[in-house]
Amino acid sequence: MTTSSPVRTRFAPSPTGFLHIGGARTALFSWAYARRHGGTFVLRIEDTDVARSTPAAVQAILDGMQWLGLAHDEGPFYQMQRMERYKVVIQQMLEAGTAYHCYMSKDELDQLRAEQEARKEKPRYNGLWRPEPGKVLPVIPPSVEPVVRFRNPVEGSVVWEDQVKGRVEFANAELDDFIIARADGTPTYNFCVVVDDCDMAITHVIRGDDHVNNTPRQINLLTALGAPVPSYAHLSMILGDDGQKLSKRHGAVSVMQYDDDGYLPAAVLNYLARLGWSHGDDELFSMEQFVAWFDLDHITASAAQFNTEKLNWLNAQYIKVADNAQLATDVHRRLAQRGVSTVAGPDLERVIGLYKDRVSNLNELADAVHPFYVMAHASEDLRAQHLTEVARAALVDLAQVLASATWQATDLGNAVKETAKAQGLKMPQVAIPLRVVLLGQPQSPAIDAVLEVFGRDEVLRRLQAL
RNA sequence: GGGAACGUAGGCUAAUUGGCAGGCUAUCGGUCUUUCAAACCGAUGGGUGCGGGAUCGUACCCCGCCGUUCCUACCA
Repeated sequence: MTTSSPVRTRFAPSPTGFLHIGGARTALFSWAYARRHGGTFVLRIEDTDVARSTPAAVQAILDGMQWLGLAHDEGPFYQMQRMERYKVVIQQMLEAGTAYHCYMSKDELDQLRAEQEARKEKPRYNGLWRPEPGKVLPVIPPSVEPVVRFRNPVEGSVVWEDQVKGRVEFANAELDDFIIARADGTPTYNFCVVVDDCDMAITHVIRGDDHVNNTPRQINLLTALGAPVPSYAHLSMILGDDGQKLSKRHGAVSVMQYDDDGYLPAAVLNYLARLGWSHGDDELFSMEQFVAWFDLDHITASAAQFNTEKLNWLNAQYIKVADNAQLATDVHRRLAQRGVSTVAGPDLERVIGLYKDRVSNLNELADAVHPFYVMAHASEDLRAQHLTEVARAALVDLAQVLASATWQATDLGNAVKETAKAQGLKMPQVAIPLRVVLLGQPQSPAIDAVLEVFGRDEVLRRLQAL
């Protein structure tokens, strides 16, 4: 591809499940590369596997992309809607002699493979129906619908400069004449990818490591079609937290699960950006900064293990600086799911302000805020430990002082301090029982701030229920 | 079996490309505080998968092993 062509990248998931973390990173890198170069990001749904593709999975992928904020410029294109185009190209290839009909049945093919494996050979199509000058092809069997095979070069090798892995070379002898159209006429993956990448003028193919082995086939196909070969960047895989590979059975979860788990999309994106790519020692950066910095040169070739601990830290950093009103919208939703209403209680944004730099996800934030809206009940253990006779007496005194105190943090703090002093107690000896009564737990942000946000009525009400 | 890749502290990674192995996270400790966090400061942890080779000198080049992954479908 000439360097002067405008950059066009694509994300091409197959809709057989949700958008998981590996797909999300591939999408992020493709998106960022297009943005970085003022190019175009195309979304393409590879749904030619009719048996496994579902509309629900398409929707799940679109939802995931939307949650992450990775907007496509073109598409989504659906391969199933491009069947006519594929058939035209297959016909052209048959006429040009770069593809041919193969009448070997599935059973015969299976048998061939079994024999090859028994001889410890690489299982591959033997070229029985491949036309050669002077070769007499077998008689066409009456009951077999043919597949169409690509006439792959038999000599030489395919070489490309992978943007992540460097020079990769495959001998054509390792490749066989793969099927580009099934017996029922539907085209297969490698063929559709090539036609689409060509038609959509994709300049940079950024995708998972698992496609490295498809690349020489696709390059040969592109060459046979006389199409330009795009630049390839193959991203290594993401392993689970335990170092095991991710699979549907093990660790692979939808990106939407991160929403449920209280992660901000910005934090997830920042984390993914840093998983396999680096910009010196920079860890915390905005998407604007990422786009300005992103390049293919600094992508790591090795597989990366997902680390939830670091994601938690990043998420905490993002929550800390997030807008209170935005956090309130989210926390409100989470509380509503628990059947908790915030209308009667203190201002949610102010309560969030007390906790946003103390939590690492939005569920923790909702947990922290929860007792401000629902009367908290400390466990018997906590009550026994903190609400001693002495402490109760102090709290009764405090309630009297608070009934007429100026409702302002420093004054409230002084009120607690002086009550303690009058009882011959240290401040924590009053402040901690007070926390247990107000919030049901012995730890909280500064007690004066908690009192101020709660408001006089609610504080006195809860002290009354002591 | 054949082919293609990948191995830097528990995890993510950096190293001006052959010249002092650095950062983040986690863990531990300290400071601050009104409790718990957060924040800040400090510490533990690697000699770069293992073994050879070339070089004055290698994380980086070469060879061999080991380990992990991917492909070897009428899946994508």
